[in-house]
Amino acid sequence: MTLEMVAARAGVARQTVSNAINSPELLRPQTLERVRRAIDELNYRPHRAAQALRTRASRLIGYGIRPSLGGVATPVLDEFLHAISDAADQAGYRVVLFSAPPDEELERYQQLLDEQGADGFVLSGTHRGDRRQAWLHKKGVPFVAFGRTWTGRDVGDWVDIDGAAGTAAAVRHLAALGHRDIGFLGWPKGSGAGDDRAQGWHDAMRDLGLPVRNRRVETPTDLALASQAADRLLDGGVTAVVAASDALAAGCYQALHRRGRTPGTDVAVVGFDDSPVATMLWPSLSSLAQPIEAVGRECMRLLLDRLNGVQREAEHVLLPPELIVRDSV
Amino acid sequence: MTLEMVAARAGVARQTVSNAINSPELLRPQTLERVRRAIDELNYRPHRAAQALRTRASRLIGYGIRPSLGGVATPVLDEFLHAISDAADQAGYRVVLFSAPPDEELERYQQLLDEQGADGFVLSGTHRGDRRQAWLHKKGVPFVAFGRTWTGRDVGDWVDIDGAAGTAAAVRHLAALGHRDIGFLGWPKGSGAGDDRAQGWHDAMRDLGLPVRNRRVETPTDLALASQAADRLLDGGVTAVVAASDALAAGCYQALHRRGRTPGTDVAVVGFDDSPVATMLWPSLSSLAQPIEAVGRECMRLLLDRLNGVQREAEHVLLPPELIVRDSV
DNA sequence: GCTCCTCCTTGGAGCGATCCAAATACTTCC
DNA sequence: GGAAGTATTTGGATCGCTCCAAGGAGGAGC
Repeated sequence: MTLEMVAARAGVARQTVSNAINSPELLRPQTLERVRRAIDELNYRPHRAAQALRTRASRLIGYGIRPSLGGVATPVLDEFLHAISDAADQAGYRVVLFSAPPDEELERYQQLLDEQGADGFVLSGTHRGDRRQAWLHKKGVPFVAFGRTWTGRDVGDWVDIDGAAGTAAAVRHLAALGHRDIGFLGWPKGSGAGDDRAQGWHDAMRDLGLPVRNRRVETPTDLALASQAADRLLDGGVTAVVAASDALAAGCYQALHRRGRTPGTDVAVVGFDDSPVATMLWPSLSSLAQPIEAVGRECMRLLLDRLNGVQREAEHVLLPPELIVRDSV
Repeated sequence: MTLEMVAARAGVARQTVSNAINSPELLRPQTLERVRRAIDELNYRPHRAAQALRTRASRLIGYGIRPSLGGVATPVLDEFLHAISDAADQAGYRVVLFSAPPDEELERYQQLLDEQGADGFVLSGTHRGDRRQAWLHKKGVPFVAFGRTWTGRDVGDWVDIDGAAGTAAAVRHLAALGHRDIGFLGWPKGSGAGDDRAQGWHDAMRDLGLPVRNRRVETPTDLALASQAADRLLDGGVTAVVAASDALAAGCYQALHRRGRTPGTDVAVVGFDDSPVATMLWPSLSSLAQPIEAVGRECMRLLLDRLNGVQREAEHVLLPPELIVRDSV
């Protein structure tokens, strides 16, 4: 099924059919109608590769995925992929996945560009020392990141969750319930998102005149270690804990269970991500839900601008997470 | 960067460069070496769209994703996507995502085929009444499914987890520990995977001469409902529960907690999927881990056969899950 | 009726690769 | 040394689409 065949059927030239699809305003209404009917009858769709070859645009958006690191690392990735894929589809684009192992990440991006396998990229999991943004920017490749530029010069568009606003909201909520001794269970310093979430807790505590000293502990995302870290907070006598993730909150649950205390009743706990785990824990975990759908939509909006050659300053979108209150507070 | 430019640099004809890439055995060693050097120096990569146009093969594999239904529905999808994407990359293919809302699912597959946007498909989440396999088979489109053909004539290749083997293993493990009263917490009849898992429990119980009557309850994946369903099992006096998913197992945990009993100590519980939740629950949940990496590899192996035009009978691969024993038994 | 102008429609060229068949280079053997 | 045969290399055509510039139809104005 080609343009030529549609043209024959409609009794017009090849180019006229092309115009009917790409610049319908050029055609006389009755011609347009005739061509459209032929397209419908034959169920014609342009050949993507031919379009791509001629227009030098694949209408594909690259999304580099790192090898799975045990699964826990990316609890929200799934939903995010859904969101950008949906949004891309509506704009006539599609998302193409490619493997990007950390050690040869940029080479893989380069490869996709060389073979014109993608017109732009969506990055996720941006981190300190991430070279992708600067690299893509320098090459003038359209891209958008889910996650801020944590280091170096801030280049390109990004969309991110306002982690600080989230943990601050959690602190205020807990303070309103009478808690004064609120600890923070976070990741080791140096991770962008983690530091951001810690900052929100810290600032909100300060604002409320609550003590922060010795009330912040750090741990990697390992349940046993997280649980031990939570122990240190509990030993310090906190009555509430804000965690940097639901996984860490689960570690806190374990620490409480071990000492025969009940989350929610004895010590309040708030997680982050509102992952499926939150409802499955007992008692159900209050958590900060990330508006992933909205993040995906915003990402595509910004990226489409760039793909369409819109010239504008870099735009940054910061979306607040929503505190979902459950039985743990 | 085109073939022509590489050819100019190497001092040969366009076609010779093409042969160097696609049929190196045709070239004289020294010519091959010269061309290869030119390719390296210029960092040349073939233009995908041009290749696709000429060879009528996009080297893209379609993966239709349904709108996210709240996230819980697909705990393993993430890992699976990683797996097939990695395997595809190694074979020179890439995975392209497209939205396939249930009501116009086949139209979207058709669209991708019409525009030659994919050479084959990977299906997941096959279910009773799934029309995709028969439809693709009839059209002669290469595809492979993660999940059996649950209804109708069994067509095409598939890879699946042997759910029955998994639950049977769980039952045998529990029986070996002395449990005789083992309940099954499953989904409503009619879901392929759910019935399969129930069957494994049922058959193993029979084999061991253990009672099954009134020891199987059904519930949708909703924590409150699952918890009530678990109550009915516990009221019946079971000493162990095998659940069709970790989410249902979590419901069982809640039922136990509510009546002041401890999972593992008072009643043994085994989940299914070995999702991140399993380690986060307290006590940690024993579960049946799906070898998703292997599923992905096998899927790609079968699909690549079809893409390469290998003629053979439909192949079915059934991989056993592995029982991960934790504190809940 | 004719010119001029605008609005639509059309054929030719080319995007970058591979298929194909023909041309050339190199061996082998007498 | 030359014919015959095989091994390499080459140029032309083509995939389906869009760019471009030129061609034709139709209407306004004199």
